[in-house]
Amino acid sequence: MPELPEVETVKESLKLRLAKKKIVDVNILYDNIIAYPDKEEFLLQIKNQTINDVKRRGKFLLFDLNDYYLLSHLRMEGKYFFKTKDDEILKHEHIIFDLDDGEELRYHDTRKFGKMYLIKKEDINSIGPLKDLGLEPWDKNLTSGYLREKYAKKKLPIKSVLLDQSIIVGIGNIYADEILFLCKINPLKEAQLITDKECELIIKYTKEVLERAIKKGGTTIRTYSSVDGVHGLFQEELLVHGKDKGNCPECKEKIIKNRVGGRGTYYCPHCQKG
DNA sequence: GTGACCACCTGGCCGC
DNA sequence: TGCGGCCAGGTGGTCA
Repeated sequence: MPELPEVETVKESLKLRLAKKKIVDVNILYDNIIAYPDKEEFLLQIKNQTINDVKRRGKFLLFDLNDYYLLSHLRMEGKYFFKTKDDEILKHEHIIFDLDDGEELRYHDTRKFGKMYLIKKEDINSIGPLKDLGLEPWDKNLTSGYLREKYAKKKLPIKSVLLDQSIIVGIGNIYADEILFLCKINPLKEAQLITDKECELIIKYTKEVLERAIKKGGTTIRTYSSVDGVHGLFQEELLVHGKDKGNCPECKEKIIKNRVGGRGTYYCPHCQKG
């Protein structure tokens, strides 16, 4: 499942192969992937736009076009592949970008959860999903004071609040479990009870975990792979997520699995008492 | 404003 | 073996 490190890996792969290529045409095989504007407007506006760069904001890929940003959220299982016109269109390939060099960039999404937005550059901070995003993990404004302010009055479990993209972007279910384990914070603890010291630990380990995951090419759980079909290696370093049949790497007590905010949550009840 | 719940989807897995 | 049901999970919408 793509979280920030996986999106970063995909971005780097796309960037190398897409720079300065022009989108000649787009074939939309499943309309619901296009979230904004409607299908007809999307097709009209994107034609003949050149891809100047590929960037990332939170878990969104940003294709920097001449007049627009094409935002792509991979959600659970979105992937991009480069193909040629002669390649058979697979069952789960839903959006096909025809490029001016004859290649095709195909968006593949088994569960059809992914979304795309085509937003005019001047509207990027007023229309679309980017306007509501919080700070990047490496933003200098991400301080314990910022988190304390955001967490104040929040009675939700800290695990749920870590997933809130309007506070810190890029943390998904896997990394939230890993971050909380390293911080020794119980995922069920109310966010408003998180101390300054714990906020500092959350910031420290969020950066550390995501940086390590980016270096490893992300985490491959079930079906995620990058543009080049490369599987992330960070799953080999996961400490608690998905380890409910194993023991805590520190105290050797059994890792337990719970549901927190509807999400499968793995933690060590012995180490994570705080 | 906040929080709980659901829909969106499909494939893998498990129990019967 | 085949079938039904549950689970995985990011996000947005709805409702209390």
